[in-house]
Amino acid sequence: MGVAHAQQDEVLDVIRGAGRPLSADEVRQLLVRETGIGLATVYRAVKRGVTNGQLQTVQVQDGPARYEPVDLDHHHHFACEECRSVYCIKGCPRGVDELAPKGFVLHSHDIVLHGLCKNCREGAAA
Amino acid sequence: MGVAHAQQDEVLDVIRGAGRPLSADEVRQLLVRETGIGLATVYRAVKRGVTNGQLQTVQVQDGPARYEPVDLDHHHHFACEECRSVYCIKGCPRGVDELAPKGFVLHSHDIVLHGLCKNCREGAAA
DNA sequence: CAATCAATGAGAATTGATTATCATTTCGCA
DNA sequence: TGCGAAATGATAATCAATTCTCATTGATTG
Repeated sequence: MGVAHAQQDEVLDVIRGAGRPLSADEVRQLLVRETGIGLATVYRAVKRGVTNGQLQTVQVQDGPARYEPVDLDHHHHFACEECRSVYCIKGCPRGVDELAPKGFVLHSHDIVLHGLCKNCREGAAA
Repeated sequence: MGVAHAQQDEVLDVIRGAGRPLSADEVRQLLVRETGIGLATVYRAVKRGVTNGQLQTVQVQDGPARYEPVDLDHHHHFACEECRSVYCIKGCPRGVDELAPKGFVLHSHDIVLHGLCKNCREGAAA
């Protein structure tokens, strides 16, 4: 079984284990200690993950793309304005899709909440 | 009455009149015929508009920032996957803000619908 | 062990969006 | 009418994200 070579698998594992979408750079930071992985390799790995149908991208406003596993239930995201982390949130309000204007074809919807995550709120404790 | 100088006003006017958020380049395209306006001037104008509290930015996934007047009712957006236009949509489902996880501080929320706008749906008519 | 080939890392290159620079033009107004 | 400040357009520069290049390394198989 491949060990050293399988940076690809390390990347998938860390994303699966994160419980929230990770950017390429976040992945690198989580792996660089043990593996010395380079950013280019992370980008190669997530691109393959998307191509292979294992990962999907999450775009929150500006900022880098984040990656999460595809096999999650329908959900949305919370973007912390302080630490820039993105979290998954469960649930979806009813009636979202009915907002689409007449004559438009709806393919999907995104909901993003903005604010402070628990850590940053506590840390900030003004 | 200022005529030649007031590119700033032209920019604000075209954004106010559009009924949907416009990117800097969209503004330029709408004005360049009559005024020969340059992209730099558009960026200067929208930046001033934001600073002066007349405009706000709308970020939809990737792509350039769009600008819309600040004095609109709370609303959300529809992003056409074909022509990349962004439209305003009225209404907001109840319960969105309740999705925020416990312990998180919620500041705002965005909803973006994705699909085909009326024009593109009709044009595509497969 | 040798040949081969995919995977890797470092950093250069690219891309799209935005901002800065600079010479020119226009305006406000004395 | 003439001057100084602000506006403008063209384009260079910047910036962040991502991709590409290329030399190297590790793995694999015979």
